[in-house]
Amino acid sequence: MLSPPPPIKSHRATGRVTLSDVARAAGVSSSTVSRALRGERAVDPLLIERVTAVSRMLGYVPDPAARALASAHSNHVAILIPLLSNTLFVDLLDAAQTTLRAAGFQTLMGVTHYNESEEEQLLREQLLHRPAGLLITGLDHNPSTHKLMANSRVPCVHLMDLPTDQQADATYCVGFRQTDAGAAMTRHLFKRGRRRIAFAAAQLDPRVMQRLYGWRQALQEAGAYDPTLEWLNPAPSSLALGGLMFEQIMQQHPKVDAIFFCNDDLAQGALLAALRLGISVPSEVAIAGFNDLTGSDQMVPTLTTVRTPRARIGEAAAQMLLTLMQGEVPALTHLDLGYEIVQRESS
Amino acid sequence: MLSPPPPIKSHRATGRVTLSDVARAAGVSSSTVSRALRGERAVDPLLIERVTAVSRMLGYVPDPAARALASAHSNHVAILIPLLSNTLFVDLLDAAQTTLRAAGFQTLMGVTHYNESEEEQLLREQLLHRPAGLLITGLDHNPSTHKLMANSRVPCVHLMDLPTDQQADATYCVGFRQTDAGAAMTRHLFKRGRRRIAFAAAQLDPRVMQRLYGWRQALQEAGAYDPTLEWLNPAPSSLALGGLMFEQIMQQHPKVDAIFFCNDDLAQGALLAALRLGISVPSEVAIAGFNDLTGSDQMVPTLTTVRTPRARIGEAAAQMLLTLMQGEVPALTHLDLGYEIVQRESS
DNA sequence: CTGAAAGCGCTTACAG
DNA sequence: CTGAAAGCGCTTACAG
Repeated sequence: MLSPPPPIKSHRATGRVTLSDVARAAGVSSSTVSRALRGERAVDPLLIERVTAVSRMLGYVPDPAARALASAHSNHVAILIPLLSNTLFVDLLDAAQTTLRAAGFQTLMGVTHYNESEEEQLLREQLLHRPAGLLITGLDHNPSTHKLMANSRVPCVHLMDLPTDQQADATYCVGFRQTDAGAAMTRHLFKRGRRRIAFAAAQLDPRVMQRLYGWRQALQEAGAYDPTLEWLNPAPSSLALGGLMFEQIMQQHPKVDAIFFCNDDLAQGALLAALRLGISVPSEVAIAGFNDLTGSDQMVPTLTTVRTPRARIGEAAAQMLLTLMQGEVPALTHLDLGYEIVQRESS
Repeated sequence: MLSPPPPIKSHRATGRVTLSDVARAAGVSSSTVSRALRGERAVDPLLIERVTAVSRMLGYVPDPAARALASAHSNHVAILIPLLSNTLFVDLLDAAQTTLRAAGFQTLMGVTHYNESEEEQLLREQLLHRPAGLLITGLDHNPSTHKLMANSRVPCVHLMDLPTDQQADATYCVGFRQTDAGAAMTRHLFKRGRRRIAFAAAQLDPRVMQRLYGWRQALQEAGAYDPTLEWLNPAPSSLALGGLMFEQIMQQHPKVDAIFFCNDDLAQGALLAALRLGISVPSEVAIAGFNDLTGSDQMVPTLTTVRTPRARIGEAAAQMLLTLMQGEVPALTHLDLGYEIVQRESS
């Protein structure tokens, strides 16, 4: 009794267990193994079982490169975020990445540094990997970026932002209304008796600007709008900058009775500067932040802020993308996850 | 005059400009284009020029999947870090990623959550993509992980840690001596007159434990070691936990005159708790941290800490990996980037 | 429902 | 130094 000669591997073989190894062992064709393993219907249930068992026994794992080459789709999902130095985006990334990995996708991260041409370049590089899907922060991109996305036909979900106009839009997005959130916090401060509410912002990205518009709108409605209370600084947001801005505002506008910072790191810096300067918060001036970042609940006094559901946004956006990548249509085009005013000691 | 018929594309063609498009247009074989574009020597310089020009004109970009399949090496670099919620590792990731991207590599991130079997599983998944290189945090991994790394023959650089024994080791790593850093801060506090120096730690990962050993060692040398001054908590590090630990230590060890926290977030939390409790720092008790994270220089009082060169570690490790991936041998096996005591107000 | 064959777009011995 | 050919490990019309 002669056993069949072992299959002769070419000298270029990588040593992996391949699809044809499984096919040979299961006594079917490679096509059938391929179809059975991908759960394509139109395969005999009994064969599916046999193939699955054999493939498991042999420890077969499909080669992503071969699959990508043959099918024109990788198991990569590209994600574009502005910065890694802002917890906000790291939370987004973390949640999205966890959800996608559970579904078998590898995350390809790109950091745009709030630079639209860097964003375009990154997208171009990522598109080479023929990602199965794309997650991108915000709705503002330059025209070539929009064109790239459209031409690639890669399913895409936008993070953090929702379109302002109510019209039906083919753009999928998960986020909340930044303008509303800005207005809501402003009204909240107003209701608690503050009348001269300054708005202090850094970075000045599109979402920060929307919060500014919300602040303006709320104050205009209340007849309390004063353009000299806008403090806009294009520098990156940081604790140190928040402290600096606080000092400047208190010097130049001693009658300000509240400051609404566009991000918690600025507000935390302001709180610490107040301690240093001996300015009492909230009795002399109220401080409010945005995002409810780490540490805001530990500050002295604890920081009043707007809690934003960034982890849930990351997860829900990944979920929506998974639906799109399966060729299905998500229930909603725009998913509004809202925000929450967190009233603490600083106001 | 008939122009040659346009090349008939099969119905499976993706519409990309391919290597053979370039070959045809340049009047050479695909092999030559492949070799010329990859800068393989043994190609006529004149041909290199022609091929490069044509490929640029046609906008040719190599397909990563095809390249990976044919060469058994992708342009991915896998990186394994414990957490995305600790700035430390995000800084590492950011720096490494930036350096690698500049050299044409895509970063494949994996988050292990300090879990050795999750780490192994992630590595297994990443290895499927046949990464050109691997960056991994720390030197402690379970045996199967070590085996996976060795068998894969993928060049690898370890981050943050250096081996304790001086013997020549084939393991490449970039970091600093955690034990030394722990001892140095302890001696620093001792020199400034502190005698009852507590060590408070969370997470208890291998690097934290090394700092603990450094603290022990320094106090033993000074004859001031007291095991009841060790406060170890396996929970994740956070501001809130730091505050809690501070409160407990001050209650149970009122004679403690300094607390050395294993991470700045704990120390920042302690500083804020001290403010709340009306305990004066540093006059009643000195506080020191580790890492010099964001905000430590803004605290009230500002935080004395150990500055660790994490961005430089990420960059240098990526650089070392690039060398290895080119088949060259780095100048050093172990790169020690040191640390720095930052004396501020809290001690 | 299944299989043989072609093809995805590269790289790489091999021969010259 | 260059080219023809085989091969990497899959998927997918096409035919049955």
